[in-house]
Amino acid sequence: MSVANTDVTLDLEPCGQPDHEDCGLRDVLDRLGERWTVMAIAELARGPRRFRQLERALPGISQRMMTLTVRRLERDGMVSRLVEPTVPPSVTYELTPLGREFAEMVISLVDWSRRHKSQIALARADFDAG
Amino acid sequence: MSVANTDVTLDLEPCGQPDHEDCGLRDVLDRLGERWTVMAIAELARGPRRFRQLERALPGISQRMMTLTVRRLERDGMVSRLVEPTVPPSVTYELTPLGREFAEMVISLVDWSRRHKSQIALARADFDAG
DNA sequence: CCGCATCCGGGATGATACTG
DNA sequence: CAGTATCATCCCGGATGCGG
Repeated sequence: MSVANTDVTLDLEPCGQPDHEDCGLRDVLDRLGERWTVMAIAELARGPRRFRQLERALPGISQRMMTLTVRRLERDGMVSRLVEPTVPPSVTYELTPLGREFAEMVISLVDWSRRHKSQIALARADFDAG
Repeated sequence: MSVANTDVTLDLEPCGQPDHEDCGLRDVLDRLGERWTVMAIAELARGPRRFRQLERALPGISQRMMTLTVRRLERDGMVSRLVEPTVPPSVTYELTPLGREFAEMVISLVDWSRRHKSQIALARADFDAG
């Protein structure tokens, strides 16, 4: 099990098959690949947000992608959607308990990335030069 | 800009908004979106790996993507590449200290995803039904 | 064993217009 | 305000072949 020279070990074969990639893991990890999901979660972690509010927090996002992003998170049980039938309509999004768990780790990544982005940029410049 | 499809350089459009400090953030987060990066990091976290070894650990990956994945990680300073000029050649990849920091969080996410994938699958079925 | 190049399809994303 | 619908685009990544 602990074969690594680093102490961080992880058993990637939960299903017993050598095919550990296809245990439904990708379905979850793929969310991270979507352009706006991570930032949306980070924003929602700060509190409930209305549609427009979220949109403004993600500069550059289109209405279409805003809808798709929150919809997919809702589908995964990460976000709850509260509709108030006023005029004009008001829809509020909020992290579920599951979403908050996920958000914790996502935020760790975002914070770490923010702290190291210059170091990484430097490494890239180095690589491209050499 | 770059033409070769094996060119690791992926220059994204610079964020047009001066007040938005998360511009360079995407460059880091985008790694998570790449199909094999997360799993490759998880595997490398268990110890140094040779090219072929890594390839076998990621069922379904093509040689091309294996090369691109490790190259981009190397460019970011996450992975070091050691070439031994034997015949046939032997190339070993290993996480750098920076890469190990990143790996810790990535592994948390992978691990969490594995533990919650059925709950998420259930939420999806619910959503799709109702 | 390791890696680069070319061709190419599909899915994610963007732009735009329209609705309740 | 909070979406939907449609069309256009981009680029990741797969297949395949070659080279050191």
